[in-house]
Amino acid sequence: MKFSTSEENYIKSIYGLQGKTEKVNTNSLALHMNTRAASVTDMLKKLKSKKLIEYKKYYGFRLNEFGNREALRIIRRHRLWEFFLVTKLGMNWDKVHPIAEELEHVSSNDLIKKLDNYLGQPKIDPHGDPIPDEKGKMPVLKQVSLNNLPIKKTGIVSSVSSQTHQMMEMLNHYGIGIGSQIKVLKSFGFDGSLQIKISKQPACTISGQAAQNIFVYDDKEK
Amino acid sequence: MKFSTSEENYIKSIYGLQGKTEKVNTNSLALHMNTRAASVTDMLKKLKSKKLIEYKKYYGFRLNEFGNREALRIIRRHRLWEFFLVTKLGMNWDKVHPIAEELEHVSSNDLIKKLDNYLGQPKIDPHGDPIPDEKGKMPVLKQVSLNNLPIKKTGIVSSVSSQTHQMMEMLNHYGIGIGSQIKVLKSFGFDGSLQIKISKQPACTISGQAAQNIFVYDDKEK
DNA sequence: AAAAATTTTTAGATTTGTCTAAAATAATTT
DNA sequence: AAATTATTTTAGACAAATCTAAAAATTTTT
Repeated sequence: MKFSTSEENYIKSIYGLQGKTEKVNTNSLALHMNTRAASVTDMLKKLKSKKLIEYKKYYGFRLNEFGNREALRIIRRHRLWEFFLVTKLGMNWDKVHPIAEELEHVSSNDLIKKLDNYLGQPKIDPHGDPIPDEKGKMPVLKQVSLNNLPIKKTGIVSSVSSQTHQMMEMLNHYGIGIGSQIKVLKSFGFDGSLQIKISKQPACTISGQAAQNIFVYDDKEK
Repeated sequence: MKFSTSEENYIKSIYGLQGKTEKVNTNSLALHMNTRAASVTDMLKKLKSKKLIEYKKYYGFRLNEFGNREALRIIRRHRLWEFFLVTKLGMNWDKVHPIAEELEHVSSNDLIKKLDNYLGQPKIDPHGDPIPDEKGKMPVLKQVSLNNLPIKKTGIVSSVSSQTHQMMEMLNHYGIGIGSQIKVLKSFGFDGSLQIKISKQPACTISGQAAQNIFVYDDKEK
């Protein structure tokens, strides 16, 4: 079954908002999608008629099995394209999102399969988010950039998105490498800089920009 | 300036239909785009208001300077994506057209510039058509359709004008692809059909209609 | 140069996705 | 539990892109 760009965007957003069992409500989706509640209601009717969601008037909604599967297909496309843009075209990881938003709606299964192969079946996108596989399975392991790691929670450095000489120089200076245990002691809202602690090293401070480029596994998650 | 997918498709089709100086007419564009004359007229008004075409009611239309530039940008995107799909993803050259039709509307200049670099600034797409450069310049190639190739002179298949499924099926059957060495052994005046020889293949006969749609480089030319 | 045929445009309808304003329903406060 | 507030839905409108049927303009034929 094929869906319009607009339908796909709704599916994706509902997926993003719905937790494990909770219902999503109209206003929060409208807010998230930068549209009006009335427009959301209109689309919900449509998604319901296409059997993608469970929806009871005034009582919220959520994707059903079929809807979830569709959402994962869209997310897969989005993240594969992001991976392509960063690793093959050399785009900056913080610039690729809006372009992937467009590319994700190109809906040839064969294209995505071949793209996936070409990229070496990556498991994690440049923002550290897992890429669902062909069957919609998504690795539970969740990477977050260091500035998204909750304060005082230990993570394991898993990747860095920028591999410039300057970046490497700085990482070496602080003794940060793949596999390092790392913890955020304090976050300065003013400029996004972080005070961090790496095991067996003294505490130090890094910029928000640096933190954005360092990814860690949130290790208590599973 | 940004254009809708639909506008871009019209621009592209007008470009394809207009010769050096001729005007395009409503019905032929409708036919080419598989739509109705009334729809074409509606869009012409819009393209005129956006200053892309010269258009006098009942007397035909054509792209102006600005419209041509836009058309070449779209064609450039299309052909770069085709090149990518074939050379990087390993897709069959006769399958890539519909996918490139979607990808060509993703409109980030930076994306196209980086894609072009990544591909090594190719000059010719997998169907043998030239790829306009960033400034809209397109190499002029001396192509002749197969029925204009002198008897017994070897040519190199450079492009096919019809990219329908049926056409592709036939080309595959005869083992004709872009880059194939080809020679006309005999021409039958009665129906325009040709007996041809492709290197490493037995001689065979194709219709005049097919020959008209196959273009070759006249290889003594360069 | 009329009549006939063809081509193009207009008029009005339809679909998709959106919106505002008002009405209906649910949740919260008093 | 009544009143107030917040949320959600409906009603009706609009823009983009398309369509059919009819009218208008042009071209061809006689």
